[in-house]
Amino acid sequence: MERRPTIIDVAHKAGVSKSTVSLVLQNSPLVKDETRAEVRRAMSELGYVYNRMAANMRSANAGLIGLVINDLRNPFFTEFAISVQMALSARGYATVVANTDEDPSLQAQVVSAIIEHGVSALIISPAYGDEEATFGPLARAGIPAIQVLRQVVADVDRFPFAAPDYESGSRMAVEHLVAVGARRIAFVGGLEGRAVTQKRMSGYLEVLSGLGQQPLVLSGRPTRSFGREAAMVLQRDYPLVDAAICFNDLVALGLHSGCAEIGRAVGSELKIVGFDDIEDCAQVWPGLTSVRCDIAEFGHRMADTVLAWLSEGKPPPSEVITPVQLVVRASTVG
Amino acid sequence: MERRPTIIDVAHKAGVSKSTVSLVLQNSPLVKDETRAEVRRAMSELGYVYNRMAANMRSANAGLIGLVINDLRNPFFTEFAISVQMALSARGYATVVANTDEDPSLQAQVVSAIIEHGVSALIISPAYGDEEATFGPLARAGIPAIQVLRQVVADVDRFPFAAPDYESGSRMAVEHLVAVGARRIAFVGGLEGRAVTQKRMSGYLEVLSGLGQQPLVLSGRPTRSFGREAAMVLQRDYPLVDAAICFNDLVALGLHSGCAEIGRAVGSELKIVGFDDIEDCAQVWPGLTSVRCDIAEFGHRMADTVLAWLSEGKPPPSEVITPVQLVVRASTVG
DNA sequence: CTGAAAGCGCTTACAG
DNA sequence: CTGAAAGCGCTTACAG
Repeated sequence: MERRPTIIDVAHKAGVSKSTVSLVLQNSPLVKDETRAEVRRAMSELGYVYNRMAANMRSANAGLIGLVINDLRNPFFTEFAISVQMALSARGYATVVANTDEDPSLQAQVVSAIIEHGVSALIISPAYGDEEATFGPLARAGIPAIQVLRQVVADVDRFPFAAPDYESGSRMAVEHLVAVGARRIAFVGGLEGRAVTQKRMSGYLEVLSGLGQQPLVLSGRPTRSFGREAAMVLQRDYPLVDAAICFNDLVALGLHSGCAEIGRAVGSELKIVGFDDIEDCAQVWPGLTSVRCDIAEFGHRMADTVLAWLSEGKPPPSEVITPVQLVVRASTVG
Repeated sequence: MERRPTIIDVAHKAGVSKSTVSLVLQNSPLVKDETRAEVRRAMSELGYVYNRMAANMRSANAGLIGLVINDLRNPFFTEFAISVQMALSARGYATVVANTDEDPSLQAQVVSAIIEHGVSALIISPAYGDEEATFGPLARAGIPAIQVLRQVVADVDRFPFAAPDYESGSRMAVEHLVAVGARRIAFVGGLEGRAVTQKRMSGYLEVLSGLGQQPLVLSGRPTRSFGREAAMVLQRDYPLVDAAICFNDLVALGLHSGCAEIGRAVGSELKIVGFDDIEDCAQVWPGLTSVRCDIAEFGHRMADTVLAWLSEGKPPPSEVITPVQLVVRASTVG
């Protein structure tokens, strides 16, 4: 592990000045082809590796983007993070990621650390709580940042917001359940009071009020185990409920398992629709109807958005809502 | 977005030299408490943020670790990556991650990019193929790197290897199946010829040969959909098979769904054991018996290992194999 | 306990 | 088309 060669070493070896080497590095057209070839040869002979951090000290762009996610274990967020990372990578950017586990103070801490590392921009799917501790430092550091999937700060001019159209998804799902003959529909999962929960529930409340029905909401954590418990609760306490729209696919898959456990037929006895359309929806049996957010596409789009902000120097639209669609499977038409 | 304040600005404001500010930044005991307080006050008034890249140019440690994963969508690897990232974060390190999607050329590309960003070390769960393109540059750049979960290069002194004890896991799983009365056991999933597949199959082959039985191997991709198809294949072509050990949990969960689909009772008609013990195993019904690798703990350990390498300057043991245990659920005793 | 100076590996005007 | 010089924001001996 010796000292890594620098452009000076390359310059010596190639018999040029370090400025010339630098120009070659940047593919400047100013350099004669012959010289360029000479320099490149010297680089590969020395095993030269470019030092971006040094370069970054003079110019602006570090080529590093921060990605902070509230719950990376949830496949929906995992897929989002991967699609962002891979899109950034394809455009020559590296990604610093951090999972915050829905903990605002951990989030504040990792965001500061990421700022110190000199990221050019940040994409954050934020935790709820103590927004100032996270967004204050970002604002002071002047780092372009977009909040995705959840809006936690109001100033969308400074921190633009983007998410799939949860409201429409919710409405489509419930209308579908009504259309396939559901008489009594419950909403299962989602923590009370959160903006996401309200959006994903909005279509449900709207359609039910149009029908003159009372809503039935079983609030709870967005997890498989909550969904599984909900299967028991529904059967025991609300036997008339014949359909459920779930806060997300994890809850729906849990409900699906729970039904298997108590021997209730998914599709005929209980219709289930999930939200997000993660990969498992197509793999379980019966297949799970779900609201597809096309999160991979959404991730690519966010990567492009943030890079455009960087290159154009002006923020993207302060709010972007992307379309969703309902994917119907056996869990609602079985 | 103005220029960010530097230590010089802080020094002026606090009426000291920039060296003193630097010492405060490093919590040097050389600075008088009074001065330190003055400097800190100036920093917070100016909204100073530490620039690690600049610091890194002089000293060594960038506080950045690279994490490169062959398949981040697989929950087993997701959990590994998250646990590494969070452990590093707790120790003040940021993580740059990249998913390679099992593509060796993409892997070579992201590894070069990550090297350029000046990471202090790298943890890689590598793709198979063209190892030189990835490990050559790492070796030349002199970056400490460990290969985890899969060994693809032979030189474990330069690139230490660590993984859970797949062989024991495999043996325990098969012995368990025999103990609960399985008569004819298949091995399902896993791509032929790969070292991981061989290890995860080794116990199976060993135990079966002890019993004087012929092995039955259904090779295939480590996915839910392959497992699901395997359910049909087993019923149609190998009706005597009454138990299966799967390459990983995804295959096992697919097989589990497939059994639901064709109406074959998991546990009584077909016993299934998975590998990895991802979260879903406990959530499906019937619950899935699996070989627990405790990947979260493994991830923490790898984070510590790489940081120890950095601080001690010498590589960890060239091979570390961590213990696994069998978690028995209804899919084998139902 | 604090300050002045050199240097980390690059890029960027500015000359030539 | 190429070179000499300054500077990015820090740290690190070295004086004092």
